[in-house]
Amino acid sequence: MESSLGVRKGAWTEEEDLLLRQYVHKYGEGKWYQIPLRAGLNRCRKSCRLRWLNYLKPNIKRGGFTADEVDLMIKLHKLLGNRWALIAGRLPGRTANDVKNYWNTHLQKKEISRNKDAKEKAQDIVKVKVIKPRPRTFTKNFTWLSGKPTTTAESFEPEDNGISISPAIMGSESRIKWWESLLDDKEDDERATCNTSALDKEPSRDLWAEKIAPEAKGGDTFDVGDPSCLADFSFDMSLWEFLNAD
DNA sequence: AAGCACAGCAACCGCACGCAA
DNA sequence: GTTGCGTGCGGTTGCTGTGCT
Repeated sequence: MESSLGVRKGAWTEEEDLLLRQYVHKYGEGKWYQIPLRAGLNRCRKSCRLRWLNYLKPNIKRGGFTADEVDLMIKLHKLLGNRWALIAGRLPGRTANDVKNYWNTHLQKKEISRNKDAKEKAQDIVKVKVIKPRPRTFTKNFTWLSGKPTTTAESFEPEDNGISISPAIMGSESRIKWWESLLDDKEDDERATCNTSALDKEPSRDLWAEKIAPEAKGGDTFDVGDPSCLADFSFDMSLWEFLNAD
């Protein structure tokens, strides 16, 4: 199986794995562009990188996901969306590809039906309560981030319900609770019914991910079993200052 | 036993980003 | 400011294994 350029494609052989391992052992990770030349691999560098990251890396955890991992994955997906690399970064030994595959095969259907139920529930609630729709996601061109003037559709204008609580002026305990609640399973239900909470003044998940992502890229991990790590994850004053700066 | 359908996973592809020149 | 290069990420594809008829 070779492409028109003579680069091999498809499944990796043990021999190729060995060459790649040897290369990384000798030269370390990165410098993928040198791999075909130095390692004597007839593979494109992207393919080499992927193979290493998803399969050959020594700390890769293989096998099924534990209940804890699945639980955390669902919560992180709620928070971060399809940022598989970020989610994987919080699941020690798991790769973005693993997480993505697992999500697509095991959890997506569940989530879809769950969302469907939630929507139906929400509609039922709407019959009783009037809930103002509000944007929950922001495009990549979100001008507020670049310091440019924003359009009303994109900006975090205070709601006209007269409540102007922002996380920046919330007590630290409230902030911690807020972020912890973001990871709470009940979040959607609560949001659907509690439209005057401070939650409403928060940036959307997508925006949060955009700003968290660079900080989380360092590959830092936290102990899944340690609740305090969630507080650490959520409580970052410098981030709040950034989010609330003009 | 053979054929088929489906699920799971590895790998590919295209795009976006960061950085240096 | 622009361009080119290297890298990382997410979406998608296609192969393989497994279960069912």
